[in-house]
Amino acid sequence: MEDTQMPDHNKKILIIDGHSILNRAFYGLPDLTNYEGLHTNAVLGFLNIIFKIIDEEQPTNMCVAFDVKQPTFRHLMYKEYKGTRKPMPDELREQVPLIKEVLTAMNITIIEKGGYEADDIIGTLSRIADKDGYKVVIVSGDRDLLQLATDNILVRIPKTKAGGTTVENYYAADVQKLYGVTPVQFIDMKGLMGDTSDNIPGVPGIGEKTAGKIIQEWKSIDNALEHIDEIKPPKAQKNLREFADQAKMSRELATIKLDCVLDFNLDDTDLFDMFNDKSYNIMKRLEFKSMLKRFDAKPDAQELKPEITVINENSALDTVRDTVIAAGKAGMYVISDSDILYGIAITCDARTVYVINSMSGVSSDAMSDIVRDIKTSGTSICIGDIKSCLNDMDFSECDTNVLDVGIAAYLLNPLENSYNYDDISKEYLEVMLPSEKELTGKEELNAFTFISDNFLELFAYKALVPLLAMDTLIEKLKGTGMYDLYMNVELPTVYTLHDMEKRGVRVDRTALEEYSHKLESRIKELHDSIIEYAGKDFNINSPKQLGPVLFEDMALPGGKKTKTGYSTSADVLEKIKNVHPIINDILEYRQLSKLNSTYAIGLGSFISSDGRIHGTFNQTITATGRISSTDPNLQNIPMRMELGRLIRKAFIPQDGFVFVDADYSQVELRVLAHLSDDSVMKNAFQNNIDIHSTTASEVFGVPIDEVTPLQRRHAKAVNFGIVYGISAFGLSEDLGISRKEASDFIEKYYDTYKSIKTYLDGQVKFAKENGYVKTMFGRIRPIPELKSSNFMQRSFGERVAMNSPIQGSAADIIKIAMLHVNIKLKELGLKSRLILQIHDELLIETAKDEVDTVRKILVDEMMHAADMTVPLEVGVASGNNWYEAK
DNA sequence: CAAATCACG
DNA sequence: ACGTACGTGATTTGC
Repeated sequence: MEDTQMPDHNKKILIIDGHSILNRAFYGLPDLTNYEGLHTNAVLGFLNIIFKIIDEEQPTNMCVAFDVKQPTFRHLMYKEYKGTRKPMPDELREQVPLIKEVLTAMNITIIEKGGYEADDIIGTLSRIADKDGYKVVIVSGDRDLLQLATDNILVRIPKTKAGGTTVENYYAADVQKLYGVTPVQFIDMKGLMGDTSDNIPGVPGIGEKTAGKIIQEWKSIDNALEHIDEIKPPKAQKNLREFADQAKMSRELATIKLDCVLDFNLDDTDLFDMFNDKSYNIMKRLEFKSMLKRFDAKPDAQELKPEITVINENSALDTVRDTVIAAGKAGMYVISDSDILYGIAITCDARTVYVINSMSGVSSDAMSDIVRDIKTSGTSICIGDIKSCLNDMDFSECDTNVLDVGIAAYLLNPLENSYNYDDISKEYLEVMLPSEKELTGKEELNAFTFISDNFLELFAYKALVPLLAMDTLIEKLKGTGMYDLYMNVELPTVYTLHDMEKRGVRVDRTALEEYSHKLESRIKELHDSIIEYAGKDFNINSPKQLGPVLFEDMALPGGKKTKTGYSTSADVLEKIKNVHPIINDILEYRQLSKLNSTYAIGLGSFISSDGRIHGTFNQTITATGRISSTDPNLQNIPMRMELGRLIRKAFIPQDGFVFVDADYSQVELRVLAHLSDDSVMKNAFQNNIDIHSTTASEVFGVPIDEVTPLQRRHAKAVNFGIVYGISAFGLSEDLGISRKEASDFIEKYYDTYKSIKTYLDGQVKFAKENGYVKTMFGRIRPIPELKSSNFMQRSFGERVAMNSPIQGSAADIIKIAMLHVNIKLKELGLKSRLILQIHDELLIETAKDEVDTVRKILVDEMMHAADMTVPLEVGVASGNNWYEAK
């Protein structure tokens, strides 16, 4: 091999026109926002474009030029320069610093200099690089830059077309081919034709066509002026003569400078280490999932990757147990899928992870024994997700040394999407680890794959990360005042939820099927009727097809609403249901389709071989501390409409049992009364007076026994509104009244409940100062939206600040009640078990001889779950199915 | 994979 | 002047 250094001929620089590409990206992509409400579409589009070009060009160097908000020589020459340009929309403006942040993190040079436009910087730089032997590629959305093309300098113009991005490429010859002029003559052409977007005047009456012809023939404006008498057509000749100075000035305005004084070195634009922690974190924050794929090389993973010792014999277990107990703290992961237990990964220091293989010489008894020994030794066992391993491990709410990392991280920031080992590692260990998907891809866990390197590495992280992160998490929980909440509420709740999942709820498959058949025959009738009214066949389930049918073909009123088309949502249709009978049919059709697909058919598919549905309760999903329910969602079984409510007849207790159902009455308003210490509202609850009637009486100034049903309905809506963080608009929409009336209601409401107003204002103020709000039990909800520059986002943040302490405290209360009830049932050795929690309601499958005891436990524990200045009222009912028990 | 719709609290 | 109620999850369309 020759010992000569590579000459610079092999260097290639990519010069990006920052604002122009950002602008293209902004208008090319639909609006996107991340969880903070930050608009991100332009940044994402920008990155997509430049990565596409980087992939194609493989440049060695790169930089991005931006304009600076400062007049340039062009403004001095011609004060109307760029005068007609519209200001950037706010959604785009806020993305300018964002893209700069991303580029900086990726070590990509940003060039901006007062007095120069990006074009001039690009022009100058392209010439310097060219002279230094670089290949040069300029990327811009702006055709003005075509004047910079030469045989060595390529100008690329990306276009966003129907999904994909295509790029037009121009060397000097391509410019010539397209416009019939050289890149330099292109400037003269622009001098003649002007440019509306930059407000360059040019010569009146001369457009692209004429300008092209003149320059093709005469090569330049100066030369054309010398032969002014020969210019054709006559109109152009006359105008050019008259506006000769303006043409010359326009040419100068349009000329990109090639001799700016730039105080930087080409070597500064070397591309290196674009994919690092910092850029990864920003991309993650912006929620650019597709970008994260580019961060495959994770240098840090090596640092944390421990030795993995696979244990295949019982005899080796003693050492493992002794080592772990001596350390006093362990990280553990149970390796299993729904049916099979493969083993466990366990570690007590960052150097070694033991993977105990229960598919080999290790007996499952021996494995259970060492876990039990470790547990009873008092060793802290740190686990990523305790609930997921409870089918194989007999931990209980009494084992206070078994700790859950996911739940700790959720309490510290409930807004994250997931609390997997890689999330925890990034956030609390500041180490980037490959995700589960990256490690094992599509490979499934089975007896063979489970001891493959990739799976072993995965298990190692799943055991190790909890061990390493737990101390930090506990410290932070203490620091934020949430340690008690964690230990006394969240951790025991894990076991309660697992108990409910394991028990499941019995559902009568035949009843669901019969119900479905009834629905289907009515759905068919409605379908035919709707098609007949419409006069043509179409898919009623498609709002995109339904909209035009209703508002164009049938010309019904109330059309147009969104950018994508007509809204056909129930509240829109509700308003025009008297105009045409098709509307009622559609509403009924929708209702029945929903009941059938989501409930009758949907639920049926979840019934297990034991005749019961074992859904999943999630403890780390909601922003407020509520539980959520999935696969299926058992917290949204129909209730409000009689027809839907009938589904509840299919939810039945096992033989010899009945259902006992208990729910709180207006917990959220009671919580509000307590938190705000409002004497008027507290008084109503203390004296057990109907709260909505009280509100109506106060707000409308009538005696409580003269409140009309309408007044009560309005008052009820206002009470709800208050809990949601009221707005006059929202209330007026809900009640179908004017905004003025709605805001009058609100004003009178605050007049009545003065302390509530004070309290809510106080929450918003607290949130603005601290960035979060707290529940009665110290649970935190961060509100990043309050820092947004966007009015709408900020208003949302304010509503959240008002709502979260209320919804969250209510969630805390029922969680406490729920776990007390569950523990009591077990303590008393009852056969009855908790099976569902629906936010303010608990359902217990109750042995017939335990009904009285269970009713008492429910009422007792629910009423006394929290110490408040207003009583908590609980309603109880029982029955042979869920329909009867409500 | 996102948007629209609608079920619940 | 802005454009909205708070918190969830499942299904269906259609790009």
